Amino acid sequence: MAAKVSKLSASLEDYLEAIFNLAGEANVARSKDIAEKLGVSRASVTGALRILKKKGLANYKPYDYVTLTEEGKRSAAEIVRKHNILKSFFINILGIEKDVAQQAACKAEHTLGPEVIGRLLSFIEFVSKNGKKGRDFTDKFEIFYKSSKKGKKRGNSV
Amino acid sequence: MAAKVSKLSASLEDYLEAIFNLAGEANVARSKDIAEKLGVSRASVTGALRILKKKGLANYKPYDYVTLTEEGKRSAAEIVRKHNILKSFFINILGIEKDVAQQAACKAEHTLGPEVIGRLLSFIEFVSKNGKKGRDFTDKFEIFYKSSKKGKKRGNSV
DNA sequence: TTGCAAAGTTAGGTGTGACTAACTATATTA
DNA sequence: TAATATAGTTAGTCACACCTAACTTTGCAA
Repeated sequence: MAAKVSKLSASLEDYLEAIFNLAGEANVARSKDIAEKLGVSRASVTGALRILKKKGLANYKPYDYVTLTEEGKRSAAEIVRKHNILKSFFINILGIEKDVAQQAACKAEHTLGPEVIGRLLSFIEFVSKNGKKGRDFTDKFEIFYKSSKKGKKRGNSV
Repeated sequence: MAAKVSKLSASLEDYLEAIFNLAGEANVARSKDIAEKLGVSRASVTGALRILKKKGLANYKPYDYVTLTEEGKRSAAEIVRKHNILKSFFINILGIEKDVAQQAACKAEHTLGPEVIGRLLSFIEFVSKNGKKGRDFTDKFEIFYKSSKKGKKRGNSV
């Protein structure tokens, strides 16, 4: 049986995701590019790569390009999937601006488990199929949101 | 002008929230209760209290009860508000089980900014006012979710 | 009032995740 | 092929958030 992936820290998930995306773009990931993408030092990247190698997620050799193992690809794809579901929810349902949604998804993707993500995905599908004209529902929400922002003097009850 | 609250780490937010909740129940927060509530050692609590005091959020004296400053209360209330909005969304819209929702809210509350939270609140209000019989919409989603879980052999497209 | 258990603190240690500065390896190109 | 810029690594440091173990302080009961 394949070894269960020991749970990754948020920052290791970020590294994995960055390598996955870089490999998708250029087919190789270099230490420097990872550092740039994540805004960390090259030294920090070296440290992360060693850990990912130890966990069997990345193929890493000093002074060589970085690739992901099959296990690493699976793991990264799962993170990317979470990211995209969240982003889609933020943008398409809540109507949040793209950049803000991107950033929010980056942070939230590390904290939400499969139950929430699964439901969220289903919810997006549900809404997109709901409403006679497709966008019906979300359009109505957008109007609702904008009008509620105008008349906001009452306290925030939850 | 009041000094802006320097951004708190997730764990400090947890401490603040715990003190706020304990103070609500018993009007005082003891180091031991905070430790129990958060599942950390009493020593860790002492450390956190010193930092919260330094930041002007908690009134802390060795061997005395803990209370929050006005600033601390405001800050804590904001965190609790986030928590409740998220929890409400998870439970009432996504139909997630209470305990899971509680846990998910605990983690996500530290990562989501005012834009997302504001929209989410508005969305909850929108849904609860939408649908002829109130629960209409969410009921339909629940049915949709359950039926989609049954027929799941296709890949997950996002 | 002393004496002991519970609550609280201090001291010291671990793991993670970042940094800078300085070193080494590689590749280009003159 | 030797010089040098670029990429990568190593070593050392710092901050955070936790821990355990051992010490104080406090309050209550005998």
